[in-house]
Order: sequence, then C-alpha cells, then structure tokens
Amino acid sequence: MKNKNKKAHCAVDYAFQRIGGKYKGRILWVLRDGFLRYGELKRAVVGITPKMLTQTLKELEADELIVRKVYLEVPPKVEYSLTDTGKELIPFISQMRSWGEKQMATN
Amino acid sequence: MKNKNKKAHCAVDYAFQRIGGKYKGRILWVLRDGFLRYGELKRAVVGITPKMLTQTLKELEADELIVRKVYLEVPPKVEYSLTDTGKELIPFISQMRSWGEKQMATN
DNA sequence: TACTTTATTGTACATACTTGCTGTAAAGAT
DNA sequence: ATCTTTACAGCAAGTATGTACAATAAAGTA
Repeated sequence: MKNKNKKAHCAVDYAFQRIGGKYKGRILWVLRDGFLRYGELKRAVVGITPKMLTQTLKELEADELIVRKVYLEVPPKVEYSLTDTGKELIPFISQMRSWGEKQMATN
Repeated sequence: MKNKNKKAHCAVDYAFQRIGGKYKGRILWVLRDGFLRYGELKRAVVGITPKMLTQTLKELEADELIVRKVYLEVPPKVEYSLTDTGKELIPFISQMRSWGEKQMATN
C-alpha cells in the first residue's frame, strides 16, 4: 500500500490509500494511548511478522501518521507514537471497531 | 481482499478485512444515495476496470454489504444498493472522507 | 569467549491483487 | 443480416503484498 506516486480519485480513495493495508489500522489503534517500543508493538499486533511490522511502520512514518524516536542505547530502543494527524484517525478506527465487534457478535 | 477463510485477530482487523481493498470504500460511498446500475457505477467509480468492478461487487455482495437486483430484461439490467449493514458504514466512510479532504488540502 | 538482548535488514518465495484484452448472450433497431 | 446495448466472464501477465528464515551490531552478562 505505497502512497507515493499515487493519485487519489477522490477523498475516500485518498483516505483508504493512506490507512489501507493489512496492519495499518491495528498499529494505529494500539498506539492510541501513547508510546510503544518495537517489541511491544510486535506483541500487541498478534500475528505480524517482524518484517511486515518494520515495513508498515516505515510507511506510516513516511506518511506522517506516526513518529519514530530512537534512543542511542545498546541494545537499541525505539519508540513509536502517533502524530497529530494520526490521532485524528483514532475516532473513526474506533467507530469501525465498534461496527466490527457488533458484526462479529451477529454471526 | 478475500473475506472467507480469514480469521480476524480483533475487531479492527475484522473491519479492515471487510471494507479494505482498493475500491470497496468508493463503491459503498457512491451507493449511499440509492440504486445504481452496473454502468452507472462504472462511471461513478472513475478508473475502475469492468473486471475489478464485477469482482468487487461480488465480494461486497457475498459480504452482505450490498444487494444485487437483476431485472430479466434484454439488454440486461442489474441494480446495486446497500444493505442495512452496508448503510451502517456510511457515517464513518463519510468521516474518513472529511479527513481525506482536509489532508489533501493541507498538502 | 560465548551468549543474550533489541530492532532491524536481506533474500527467496508464495499468494493476492490489478490490469488489459477478447469474447458472449439476446432482443431491438437499421 | 448486421449492429448496438448491457453486464458481465476468461485468460495471460504484471505488480504488490506478505511469509519464512537467516543474519547483523554492539554492549552487558555468565
């Protein structure tokens, strides 16, 4: 779900391009309360591989939805958090989540 | 973005699986006001190929987000509309759209 | 010295998604 | 008889996305 070089046909298209992708929503969601380290994210987003986590975090960072903060320590420490733009997405991820919960219960 | 045989890790995951995909959001969005025929959808969702339109409509139908109504006429006539479940998604697609518009303006 | 920890990166491969193009049915118009 | 219209279906091919597994750096600990 690359963002660069893609022109959106409309705002809906644009938004979906920006937060579509298998893990983006979940990552933004688990980051809603603050800072998480790489390993914490990995545990929070069950089922994601390290490769995909790294890749998706990079995309989200390039997209300015999250911030990556590196601590110069050994072993390495990196913390991720939402940008203001990222935070704006939380309400509707929340809404989608409610819808999803309701739907899952219905079946 | 197949839905069958996929188990969601959480409600966010579930929701994204169900409306993720390049065109699903846009199709649901243009159907918000009522019924559209295949050809009308094709014109409304600019850039979609007939193949993808058909495929995406099938997925949405299997997913019970839209209804397909066939008129036994020649040449064929088929109308698509939202189910109640599909309609529930409109508010937050709308919200995403607002966010998208704001973002697009910001750049 | 060897082992552990953390946050990656690299390669190879598999699967999913998307596009482009051609083809079809069947009634009505020319 | 041929053309037009509508809503698709089929196939080949490319691109994007995702998985599995191995490897790295560099300090601290056993």
